[in-house]
Amino acid sequence: MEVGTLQDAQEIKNEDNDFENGSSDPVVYQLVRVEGDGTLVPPTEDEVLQIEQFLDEKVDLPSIEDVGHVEDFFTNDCMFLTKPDFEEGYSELETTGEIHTLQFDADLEEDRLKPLDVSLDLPLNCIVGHDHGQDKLNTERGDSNIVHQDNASTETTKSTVLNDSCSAEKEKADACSRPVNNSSTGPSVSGVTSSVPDFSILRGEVCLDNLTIRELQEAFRATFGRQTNVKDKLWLKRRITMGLTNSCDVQSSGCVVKDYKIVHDDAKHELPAIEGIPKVEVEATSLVWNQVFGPGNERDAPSCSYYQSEDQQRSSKRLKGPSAEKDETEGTLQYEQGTAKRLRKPTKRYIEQLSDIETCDSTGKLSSPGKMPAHDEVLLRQRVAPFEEFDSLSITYPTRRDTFGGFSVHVPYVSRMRRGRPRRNLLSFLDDDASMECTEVQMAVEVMSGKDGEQENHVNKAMEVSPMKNAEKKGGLIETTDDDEVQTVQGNGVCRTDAKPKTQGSLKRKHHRAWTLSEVQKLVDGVARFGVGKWSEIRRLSFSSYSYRTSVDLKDKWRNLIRASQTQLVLEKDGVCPRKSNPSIIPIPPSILLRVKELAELQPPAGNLAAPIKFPGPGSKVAQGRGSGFL
DNA sequence: CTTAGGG
DNA sequence: CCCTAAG
Repeated sequence: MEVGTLQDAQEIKNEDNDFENGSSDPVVYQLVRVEGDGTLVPPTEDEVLQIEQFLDEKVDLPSIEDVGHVEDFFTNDCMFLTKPDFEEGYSELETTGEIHTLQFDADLEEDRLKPLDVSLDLPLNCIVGHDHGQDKLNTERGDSNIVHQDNASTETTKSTVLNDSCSAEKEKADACSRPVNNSSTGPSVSGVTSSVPDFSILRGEVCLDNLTIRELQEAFRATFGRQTNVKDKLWLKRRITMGLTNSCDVQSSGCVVKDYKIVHDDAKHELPAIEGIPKVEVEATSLVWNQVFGPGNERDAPSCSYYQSEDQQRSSKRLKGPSAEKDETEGTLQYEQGTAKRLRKPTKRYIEQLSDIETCDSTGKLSSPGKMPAHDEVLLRQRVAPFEEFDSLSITYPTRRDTFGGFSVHVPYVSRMRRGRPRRNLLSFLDDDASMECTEVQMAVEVMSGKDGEQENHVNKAMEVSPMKNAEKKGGLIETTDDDEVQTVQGNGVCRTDAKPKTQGSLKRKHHRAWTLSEVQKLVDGVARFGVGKWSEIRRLSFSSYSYRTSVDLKDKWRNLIRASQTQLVLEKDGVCPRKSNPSIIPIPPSILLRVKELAELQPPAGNLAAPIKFPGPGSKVAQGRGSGFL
């Protein structure tokens, strides 16, 4: 081990460049422990040894070009690998390029030193961190791309475009305001970046630094849907970041240690092998660190985002820094997180994830379930506590080039989503996402309803219809009409209330509307007039006022009516009074059932059986002639 | 998009 | 109601 000096750092940097160029590249990093106050403390010998071991073990790991610098003010006792130049007294490990676990660029100095730039920091845990669904994926991809470019020696700025994906989120927007790197960039930048919206998020975190406590609290509220009295900026920033990145899990509940351990175990086994990408290594590294130093420090899923940011920076050429890990503040954060998670709206991620997944699937790329599981597991473990976060996890993986897909995690949600109304739903969700936050939920709901079109119709219809129904009811039948109408209204209200459920739910089912007697009557009349199977016509002509009844609904209802008529008839034959048996249930008047039966017999069969009908020529009218009496 | 049919 | 397959 060597102690890095600024000069060393320079050298290292050069080396890094070489590395990028493809030449050999030793990786140099320093191990540092970050104290709660953000100060860096030299690692103990033991720690160093452990790291060394780790490195040795990891020789086969894919090289990671840059790992974030470790600079987290946030972290409490975190060990980081930092560039040598950064600190004079820190021990630094030098590994051969093969290992490349971490590369650091001297350039980072500027960035790294800035505590504020959280985004820059690359948590060792990056892998875990992939919380952002598409964003993350994009980011990662973007990063990777960037990296490649960099390697190619292009320095195109990869500045971050905060705006792209971020627009939806405040934080993101905020992030935009603050450029991560001095040199590199402003918030918006190179075209390259544009392609990768995800970064913006990361940046956003950075931006958070500029926010006042109050603003941070507001952002927090927006992010988690609840208010916070916390005045700790760091905490707030962290939280918000987590919320945005979905990385929260990491912090989650108190048992960070466990998580870490678990995580790192998984990571070790699976991650490294899976991806050759730097990220993987990073994770591995992180894992190692965790093992060595203890879980407490690491935790972040968000790191991924950071990582990305780093990449960007790097790409911009400024960074190269070292990985940094962030720690979350301890208990409080964890505490909050738990809450945050709950509040957090899953939708975005889900959506993103879903979209990502779909993309992947379509691509056919992924699908390596075998691999996937591993990742997922890892993620899960890390995140452990908050299950709700799954999406984030899944997202992360799916996002990955390699096709990580966190199938296991995603699957459930995805399957659900998918099943329902694929595109529409997704879109709607997306919209929701855009809105973000609490409000988002409502928005989402509204959007959903709006999208459905039917729902809107329903509402309107309900309004319109209800009166009619009432009149009908008076007619004598007990119709659920009123109730239905009411339900409809309520349903809408409910939906809004439960943004999430609705959103998801909306996808699944449209509000259930019991068929009123009047509706049944109309249906029967329609069938009599237009014939069985002319559902679209019946719907148009007879159900113009019931927008919520689709042709399919009519068809289904007809089917049920037929069945009912048959059964009912049977029962009657038996001498059982249907009504008595099921008074509460629909009181379908026998008259109607009878009619249904007749129609059913006549029309449909007409075709089939029908030789009889055929003769008559006029099929529709024949109905009356049903008597043709095939029976 | 509309139908049919299975779930 | 939902979902999907067919035309």
